[in-house]
Amino acid sequence: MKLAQTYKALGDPVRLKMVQRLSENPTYTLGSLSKGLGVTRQGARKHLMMLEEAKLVRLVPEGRETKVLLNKASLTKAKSFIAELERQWETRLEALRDFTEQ
Amino acid sequence: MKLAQTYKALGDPVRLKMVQRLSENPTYTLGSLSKGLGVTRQGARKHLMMLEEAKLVRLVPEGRETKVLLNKASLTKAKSFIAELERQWETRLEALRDFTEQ
DNA sequence: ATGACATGCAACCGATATGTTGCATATTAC
DNA sequence: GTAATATGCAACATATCGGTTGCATGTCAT
Repeated sequence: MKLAQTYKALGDPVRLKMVQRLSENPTYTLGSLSKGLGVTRQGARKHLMMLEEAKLVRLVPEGRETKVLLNKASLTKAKSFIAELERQWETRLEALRDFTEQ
Repeated sequence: MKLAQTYKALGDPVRLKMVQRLSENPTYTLGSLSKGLGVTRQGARKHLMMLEEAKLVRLVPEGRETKVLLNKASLTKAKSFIAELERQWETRLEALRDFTEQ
């Protein structure tokens, strides 16, 4: 399951915070995004590479710095999958209701 | 961030498959849910305990077997968080549009 | 051209995750 | 009561994670 990698990437407080920041503001660089997270720049970099592996962000070198771009489509897929699961159990509940109403 | 634990729990192919199965059919036991996943029962059990830690499932012993119950609320929270992120970047885009239209 | 800035790469560490085998225990069926 | 079934617990092995320090490299400003 490829989606598992997406959820895994979101499954760390530091990385989740990064994604949250990027949702609020799209102008982060690798350096600016690494500050205030309680880890060193190199630690933050590892997290960012995992987010990139999971296609949740793109890292775009630009001169001396590296822009961090949020891939919204991946987040939307992660959301939609859960929505699909919800749809399944609701369908099941409807079927049960139809049955008991007879 | 407590949500991170939820995403982390979903971030493994075996566990994601388990959640998917439980969404389709609520009548699984620990044993029946452990079959066909490519891991031993003990391996599957570890995964289930992580799902329970993350409050995605409840394990209810019942006689000789253990029922596995899906906690839908946790999944819904995981979905809503992403929806909230989407709302944020959309708001930002609207603000930008309003600005450039002047 | 020199210094400050932003980043990349490698080595290392301890903790946790992922998976196994082996054995013990409790419940149900016959 | 005996056997089959469903599960629990412990020990172990290997890989990955999460984090660090140290150093090298490339870019920008003055």
